[in-house]
Amino acid sequence: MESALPYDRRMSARTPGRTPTLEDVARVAGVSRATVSRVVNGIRNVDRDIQEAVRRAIEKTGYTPNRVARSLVTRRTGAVALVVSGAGGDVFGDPFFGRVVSGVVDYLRRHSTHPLLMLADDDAARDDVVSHLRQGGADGALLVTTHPDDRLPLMLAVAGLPAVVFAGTTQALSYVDMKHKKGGELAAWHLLDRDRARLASISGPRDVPASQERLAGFRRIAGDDVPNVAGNFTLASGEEAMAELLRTRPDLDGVFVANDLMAQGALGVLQASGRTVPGDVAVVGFDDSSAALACRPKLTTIRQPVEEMGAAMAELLLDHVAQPGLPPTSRIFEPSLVIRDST
Amino acid sequence: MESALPYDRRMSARTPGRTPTLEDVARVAGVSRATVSRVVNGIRNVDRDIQEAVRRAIEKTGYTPNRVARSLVTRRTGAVALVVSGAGGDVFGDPFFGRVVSGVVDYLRRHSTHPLLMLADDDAARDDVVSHLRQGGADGALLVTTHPDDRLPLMLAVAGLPAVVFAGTTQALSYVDMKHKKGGELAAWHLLDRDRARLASISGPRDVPASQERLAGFRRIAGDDVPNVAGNFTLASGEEAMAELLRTRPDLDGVFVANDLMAQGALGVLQASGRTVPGDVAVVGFDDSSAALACRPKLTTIRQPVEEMGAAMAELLLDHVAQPGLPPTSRIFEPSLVIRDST
DNA sequence: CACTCCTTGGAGAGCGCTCTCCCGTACGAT
DNA sequence: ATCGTACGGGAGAGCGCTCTCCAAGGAGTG
Repeated sequence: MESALPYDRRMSARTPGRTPTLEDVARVAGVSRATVSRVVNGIRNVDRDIQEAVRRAIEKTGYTPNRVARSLVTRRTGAVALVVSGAGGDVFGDPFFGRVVSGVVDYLRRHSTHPLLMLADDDAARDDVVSHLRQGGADGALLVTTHPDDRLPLMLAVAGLPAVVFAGTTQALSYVDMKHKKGGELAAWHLLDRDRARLASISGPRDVPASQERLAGFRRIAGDDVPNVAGNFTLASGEEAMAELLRTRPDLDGVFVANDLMAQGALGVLQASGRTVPGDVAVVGFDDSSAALACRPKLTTIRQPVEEMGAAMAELLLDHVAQPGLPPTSRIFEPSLVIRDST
Repeated sequence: MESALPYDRRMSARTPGRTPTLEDVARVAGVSRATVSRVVNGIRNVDRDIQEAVRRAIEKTGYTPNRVARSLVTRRTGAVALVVSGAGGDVFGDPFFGRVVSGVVDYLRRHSTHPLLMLADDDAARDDVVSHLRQGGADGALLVTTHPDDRLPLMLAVAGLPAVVFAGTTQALSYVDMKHKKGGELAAWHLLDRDRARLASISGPRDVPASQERLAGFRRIAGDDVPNVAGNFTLASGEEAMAELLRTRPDLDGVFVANDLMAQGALGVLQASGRTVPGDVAVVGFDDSSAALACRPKLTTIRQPVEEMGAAMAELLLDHVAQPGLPPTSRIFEPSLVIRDST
């Protein structure tokens, strides 16, 4: 009794500075804490009149539920980590990444969940991600990376934390991906449709599986001997690759580039060399990013449904969060051809 | 006693599935919960030997502190809301926005804080932001918006929540901004330096203060009668504006464009009209975004130190979080001229 | 009328942590 | 020897919420 007194006094003091709690609402409404909680969460049957009284008390006290206290008992934070790595620190400038985020955010917000942005560009950062999740800072993780050798997915899988990967390379986690090979095939078919016979291609880095698949698909249709130069997905590398292709094969009339940014660079080099696009050379890009629209002529490209893929990641993750035992699954998307003015 | 038993049994059961708590570590180390907490948080002097024992116990149990439980008592989450609005849903594709995020994230991670990404594109979303903060879901908010009439800043100020605005228009909150007028002046001086005499400009929307200041600065140096066409910061609007300028003033030899994306569009139109850049017409952009580097020739531009500005926002916010009473302040940055190949 | 069943609301333990008290002990000063 | 003082460590209240019991009362059944 003696020790309980100070606390009780504080509770009933209605200090203006103190934020109201369930307790306060309960006192004002003349019911118990549990009943207020039921009303707030809309659970079980609560008498109409009492519901109304509670609602008034909430209004009167200006009560807002404390998310953290709730999390402590429900063991859910309503937040997921959105982990990005690669692209050398400039991830947020990447138009492709922006579309993923956009899809993720769009889905999450409809499920009252928010993404916690995290970078995982070095080992320390990767450890941070894992420990943040283990500490209950987020309910799960969405991983977006281009590097196939990133060990973070495995770390999360081992720790048994819910996670979904974009373009996954591990079987231990759920992932979303696209039929890259088919994308390459679409590009090849389209160029052949346009009566181009002397094809070439600019691929992404050799160690990125998606990039290799695009090339494989393209070659399956266009021919295994189609010349190819590898870039690294940057505009400048697209320029260099195009210059090299022109050197070895000056008569080419159609080129498939593994992403839009490199295609933009290639386009510039072609035009600078005096060639017209699509007149002399037709160009097909990949991604359908904002870069495709920034090109003149606007770029024909293979569209990745990136926003939908982002949303799918989020959906898979929330499934895993809700049902911890769920086995890893995957969702594979179809590419599509977007015809603009470069072919 | 009767009722305490089941719980105590559970506590000592060392259920493999249960995550270890402070209590577990304390028992293993043979000390009290408080002592373990002290060791974990590095507070006060704890005997070397006991520290070591606790550390071993932590190792042995695989203990990870529960962030949520800690938050409940410290009233800090270690997360801040990063709220973006405007740009019609395509915010994440904006290269400018990417740089802000980059600066923010970079600063926050060094202070073990993470940004919670939130969109505030309608009133419901704005209410969500406020209630999320009031519920203790984040310690404060960073607002990035281009719209001067956004009412979210005021809502946060009224609610007394810590917040910092990018390019603020309210005196109620701290903000970071840049000397836009000076940026316009730099552009004008540079064009005059390059012996351009028939200048013109493409500004941003009339209702964006920053845009108007850039124009005002440019005109202060280049002359009040310099022709100007307003765009809306998109590439397409830059093309249209340039076309219009060429119609009314075909002999122009220098143009200042209020952002790089519009400049990119303008550049294309100039070249398509048969003019050379910088030979016939010199072009100065604004922002120093990735678009400036995507231009051919590469764009001379007025650099905004956006990353630093983002970091400054984060710093100001953490100050406000740490010291709730702090009055609003501002941090104003200097623009700089980045000379490339378009002038 | 006694009995069971169902609905409604209260009591209170519990989530895992921090942090304020408070109590020993050791040590230097008086 | 006594006192003051600092320091190391424990006890336990408390953060605000959820949720499982449990009790009371009303309706339904034989």
